[in-house]
Amino acid sequence: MRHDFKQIEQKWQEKWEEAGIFHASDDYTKPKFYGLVEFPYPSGAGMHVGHIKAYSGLEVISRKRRMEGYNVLFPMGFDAYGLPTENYAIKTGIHPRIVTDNNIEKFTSQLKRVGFSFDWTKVIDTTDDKYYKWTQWIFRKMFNKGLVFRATTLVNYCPHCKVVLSNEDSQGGKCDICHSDIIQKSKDVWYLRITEYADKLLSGLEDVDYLPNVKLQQENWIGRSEGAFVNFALTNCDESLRIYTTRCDTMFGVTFMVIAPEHPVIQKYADRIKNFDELEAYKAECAKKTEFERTQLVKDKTGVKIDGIAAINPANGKEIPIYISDYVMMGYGTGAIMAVPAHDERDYDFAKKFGIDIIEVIKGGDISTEAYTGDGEMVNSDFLNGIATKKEAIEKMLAFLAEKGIGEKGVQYKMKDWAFNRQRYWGEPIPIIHCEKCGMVGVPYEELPLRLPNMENFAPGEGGESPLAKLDDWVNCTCPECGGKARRETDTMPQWAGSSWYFLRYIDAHNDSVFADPDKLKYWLPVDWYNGGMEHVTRHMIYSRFWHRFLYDIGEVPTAEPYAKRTAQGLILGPDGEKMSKSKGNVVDPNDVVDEYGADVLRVYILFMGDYASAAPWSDSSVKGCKRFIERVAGLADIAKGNGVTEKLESAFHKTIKKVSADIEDMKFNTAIAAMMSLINEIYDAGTLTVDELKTFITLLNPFAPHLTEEMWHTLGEKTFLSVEKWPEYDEAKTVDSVVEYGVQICGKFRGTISMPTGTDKDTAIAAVRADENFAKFFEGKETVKEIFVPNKLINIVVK
RNA sequence: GCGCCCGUGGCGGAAUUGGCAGACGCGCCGGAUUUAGGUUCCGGUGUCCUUGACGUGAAGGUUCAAGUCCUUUCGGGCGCACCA
Repeated sequence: MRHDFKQIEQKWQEKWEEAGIFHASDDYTKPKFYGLVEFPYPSGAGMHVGHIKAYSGLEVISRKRRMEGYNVLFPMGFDAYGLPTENYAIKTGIHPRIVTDNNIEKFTSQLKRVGFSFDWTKVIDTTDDKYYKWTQWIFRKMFNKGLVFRATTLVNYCPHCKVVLSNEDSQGGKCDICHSDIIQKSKDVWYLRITEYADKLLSGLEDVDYLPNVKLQQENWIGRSEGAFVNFALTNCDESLRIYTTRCDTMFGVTFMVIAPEHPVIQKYADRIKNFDELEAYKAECAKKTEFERTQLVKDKTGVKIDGIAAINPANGKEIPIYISDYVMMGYGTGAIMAVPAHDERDYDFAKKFGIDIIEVIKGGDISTEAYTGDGEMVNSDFLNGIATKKEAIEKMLAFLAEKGIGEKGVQYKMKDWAFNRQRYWGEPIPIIHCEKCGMVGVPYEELPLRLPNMENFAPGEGGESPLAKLDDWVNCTCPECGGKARRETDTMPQWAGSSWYFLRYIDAHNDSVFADPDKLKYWLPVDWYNGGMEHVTRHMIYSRFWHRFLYDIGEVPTAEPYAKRTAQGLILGPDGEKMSKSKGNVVDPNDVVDEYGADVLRVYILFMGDYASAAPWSDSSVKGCKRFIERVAGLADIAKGNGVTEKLESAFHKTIKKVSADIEDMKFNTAIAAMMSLINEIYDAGTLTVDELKTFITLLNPFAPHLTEEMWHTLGEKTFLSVEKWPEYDEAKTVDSVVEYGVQICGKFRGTISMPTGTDKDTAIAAVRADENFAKFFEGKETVKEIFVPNKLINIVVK
């Protein structure tokens, strides 16, 4: 049979769509499988082969699940709000709505050409007002629950151009446009109180099946640490200075304190500080640095000693100086630390530079050369002296602090609240109204969606404000509470909003009265298997788990966690081994591959090229190997006339079914395909094949190469769709060979093999080796020390 | 800096998790078919002074047995909050 892929691929894609065989059904009596892949951002460049790889894994699994009798939901959609589209629109003058529609159309046609079994009746677009109505609705629910707030934060600002700049546009502390010094300016922005969910997001990880490194990255991101809050009394003030520490056991080694330059205590006691101007100058200097620089320049510590206020070490009552330094961040803990130079590297560097005392309180290092951060016996620590474990010392100190009423256990998270806004056009309008009398008021639910108004000029404002601010008609409104004059919020939501709940909408994509029907949610949730890139493990995954958990807490979804299982695919690198990018010109367009080789070859190659989870470079010549394989499969039709089933081939079939079935579940698609290649080699060697065996073979291959196998199925006279036929079963007994080859080792060295029936016992096997003349020379005149026998694998005889 | 992952032929990668390293594919070499190129088919292909020895970034260690476990070391990659 000739493989005319151009004709058959399109034909079957149309027939599948016409018959709707990949549509999820509403039959809730069937077991369900919800497979989810990360929906793409429809950029103008179109898809590259990396997208195809990202979807191919669950594509194969979803197809296998259908063949196993599951009701499968495998949807696709578009995450279409965001900057690239907007910037392209500004550049070309084409409205982002039109750009988005064109890109979605392009992506859709590319996806369809590859033959993915998505349920196209459930496609979603985050920029569709029927969709973002519910994005805004969830935001409103959060606002009601107090999870939305506004706060002031520091941004890069150019005082000359009067514009807020991104980190990229303010490198080296200079404005990219006018080259004047950038300062850090306070700006009012929206936040979602995700930190309130830190513990739930952490504990939720215990109940899900994520890849270990996915879990770990999320744990690190949340960054829970257990420690203590301690209040240090200040001289000359009636207030104390609160710090957070994880090492209260080293309290006797505290010889100074450090606070962030922005710490409010400086302003508060300005009149008692003798060098206030000096402190202010230092603070201004720090403000020029970006957050990035502050965390990177760890080597050279800077700071200024506060003159006029000191602190008292509560452990020993000694007076200690307070410094301001930018190595302490206002955003973590309390913005103030107790410094233990002997046992903390940063404090050590600072103490050395400023000539501050370094007191050893844990034995084990040499504090004259460096800080010692290991464990050891406590010294110079009064009631802690002699204690050898950190845990015990911490407990004793906590008890001491509790007794004095100046400290207690505490928990801190690295995760901060989620800055939730953009001063940009192409995003969901934030449904909040500012009323002079009532303050911030949510747009009423019945007025949602709050539609993004159409604009001719949607470039961002000069002062960094949203372009929506220019629309007076839209901005000016009445307050829903008091009916008075009010103004609409003009910020839009960030890129991550729409993708934080999209997996819920797929379940009931066209519902106008609720975001999804509760019965449907109950049946389909949780997502059984979510596959995507490692780059989304922290942001998107954390954000969407947070939204979902919130919806669970208010009774809107039936499960605490959205995703039962999470895996990740590796990148496809360019043929040069570099990450694919337009600028390097090494991007492979799936359309080109489909044109030349067909979708089946593209699919098989992408899954065969290497370990699914690892990065692998594209190779044009390796694609040809998969083309040969597909053509050899087509050629099977010509030899599948024999009726002589050989026992060896039968066994090979059962082994292959077993391996392919197991490998697909482990996402080891490369070895699954390799097993089918081996089988086809055996078939060609045998030169014979029954029609039933051919049917089994093409059924196994169908999830990988659905078009050719569907065509062959029908050529064999079948009228059904192979794509929803029954997945092959294997007979375990027939996967076991009757005779196995044992490896024979003498003294741990391989000396040959010996064939014996499967299941031979140790004594028989060892006797057989001893009787074999090939091994006799190794035993001559030697004494046996040990005999090792691994059933059906090897025999090792140690002699001396 | 902190955290995590990975180093196997000329190349992509296998190795039932401690049991015959290099499956499968690419590339290459030889042969057949072809007017020729391409295609297809058959055979070969880790290294070496080829009875045999050596080989999984390097060096040690544990073990009857190490790519796999432990220690040290070198090299590469990824993540670390308002760019998709």
